[in-house]
Amino acid sequence: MEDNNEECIAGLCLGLGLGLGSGHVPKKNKQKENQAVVCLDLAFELCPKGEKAVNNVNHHHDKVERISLERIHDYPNEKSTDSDNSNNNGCRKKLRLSKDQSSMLENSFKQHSTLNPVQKQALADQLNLKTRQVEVWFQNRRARTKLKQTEVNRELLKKHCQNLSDENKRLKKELQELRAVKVGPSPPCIQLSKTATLTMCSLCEKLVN
DNA sequence: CGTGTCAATACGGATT
DNA sequence: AATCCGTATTGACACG
Repeated sequence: MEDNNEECIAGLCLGLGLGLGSGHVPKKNKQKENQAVVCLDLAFELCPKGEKAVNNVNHHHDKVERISLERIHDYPNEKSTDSDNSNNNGCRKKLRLSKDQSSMLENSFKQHSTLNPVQKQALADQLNLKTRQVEVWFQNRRARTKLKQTEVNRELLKKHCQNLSDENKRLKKELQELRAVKVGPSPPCIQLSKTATLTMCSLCEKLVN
């Protein structure tokens, strides 16, 4: 949740600006492009550092290479020099980690799912990220791993439950048949043998044979 | 730290 | 082919 209206507006404008200015923008559509510029202008006005949030705008198969907005910079992944201030004027910026960064984080996560401060700092240095970013990445990764595992467990339990239910049904049926045998006409063992899963008691077996 | 959530980005498929 | 739309992914943040 955004903390104040300015952020909301800035966020909306950034989103709108990007939405209009990137993937879905018909290159010819100057009107939309202009809207994008206006939105981004507003966004940057409200949130000057928001520009960092819109790096890497080379995306999408819609083949829009880059918005012609000079204030959108290339993908920096830069470490800010401020004291790990994660909220840049309250603006939530979102970078995409490079493949190398992601895979190194993944590898590191495989080795240990939590990091001590030294490991965190080392990894951050190595990846040219802020320690906060590494920390958040690991938090998210743990949470999502857990979520996936929960989902897997849920499915397993569901299957197990279904198996038990089937087995229960089968046993009930078997019991019913056995009771029928007890009171039913003789010789019942022949009929019983048609029910595939029933096992005959040794006495009955002798009788049949 | 875990959890819930937001929001930017990516992507596949449908539509024009 | 370009565009739109729905959805998935994921980085970031707030809160307890």
